[in-house]
Amino acid sequence: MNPPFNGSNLKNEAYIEVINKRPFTQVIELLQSAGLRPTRQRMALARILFNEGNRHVAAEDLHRDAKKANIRVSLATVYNTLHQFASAGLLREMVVEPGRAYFDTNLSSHHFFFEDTGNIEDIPDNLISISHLPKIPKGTALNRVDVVLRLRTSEQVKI
Amino acid sequence: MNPPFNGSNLKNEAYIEVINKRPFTQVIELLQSAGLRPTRQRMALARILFNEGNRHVAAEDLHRDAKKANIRVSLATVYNTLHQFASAGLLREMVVEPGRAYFDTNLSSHHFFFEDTGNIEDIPDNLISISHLPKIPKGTALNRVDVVLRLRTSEQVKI
DNA sequence: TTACATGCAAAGCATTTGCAGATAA
DNA sequence: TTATCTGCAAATGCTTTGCATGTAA
Repeated sequence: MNPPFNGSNLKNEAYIEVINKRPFTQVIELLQSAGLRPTRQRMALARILFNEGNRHVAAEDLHRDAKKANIRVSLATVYNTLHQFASAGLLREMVVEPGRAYFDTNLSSHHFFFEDTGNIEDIPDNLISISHLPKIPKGTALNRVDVVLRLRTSEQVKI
Repeated sequence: MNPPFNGSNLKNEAYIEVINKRPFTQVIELLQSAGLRPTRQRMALARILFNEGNRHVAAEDLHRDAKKANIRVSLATVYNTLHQFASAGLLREMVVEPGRAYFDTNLSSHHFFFEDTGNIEDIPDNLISISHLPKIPKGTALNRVDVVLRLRTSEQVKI
């Protein structure tokens, strides 16, 4: 199966360059199985997101990375794509700072948050365990548990 | 000790009305012990915040409540005040939704978040316990642990 | 061909800032 | 009196929207 874009179109050179790196069939399958049309932009963004380990990106970051890779996408499309990926379950939206949304390629929901730098780091699920949970209010179901360990550069040692 | 404002000033009627309800000396002491000058606006906002159990407010909410109580404060001052209270340790800033900051009068850091309504509810510290924590990265200290239990109206029962 | 995706610029919010005037100590 | 606080409006920064154009199926 060939990548579904017009390979002879000059405007597509950047996409060719990106998409010709393997694995690209996986990306197409990933999008298709999520019910998303594998457009050039989505494929390119998916490759940036999923091809090198876990990432935590704000829309701005991904947009910058795309530019760096010579991929022309508008910021609005990056936002749309991130939300589409998130509702398809490919990404998890996370909230650690007011005024900025991050998306995590790792679906685990536990994180270090470095307050000084704004950096985020995953905590593998097996490294954290909650032994007691409160009763879940009637009429609701637990969707997920987010744990954020907020860190400061040490000196002031607080609990 | 008298409330430190000009009681004969007509503009201050609303403040008088608010502040004359007890306890106001506590509010003054609270602010002073936090190193904050007990100005009329801060006293009025502190009373709204701390005089009736635990609250989770966005700046907009507090501003609205102040208006309802006939207190004239600008939204900018509400924002400033909330942040001042938070860095003084009187409030805790919390982030559950992108694009909006909440402040919690309860310093406990665990919450239910009702995804459908946006409501927030405290979880008493003793109802949740974390039995394993990962190693804290070198050069940093754990500032706090935030746990958010995200709830949906039940039907789709997920873990 | 047709429904869906994209790009751009404009609009929308929450939040912050700058500065002149007010106020607590 | 002086350092600090407040109010207003403008500025900022992130995110969403509307709509014409482009593209996948």
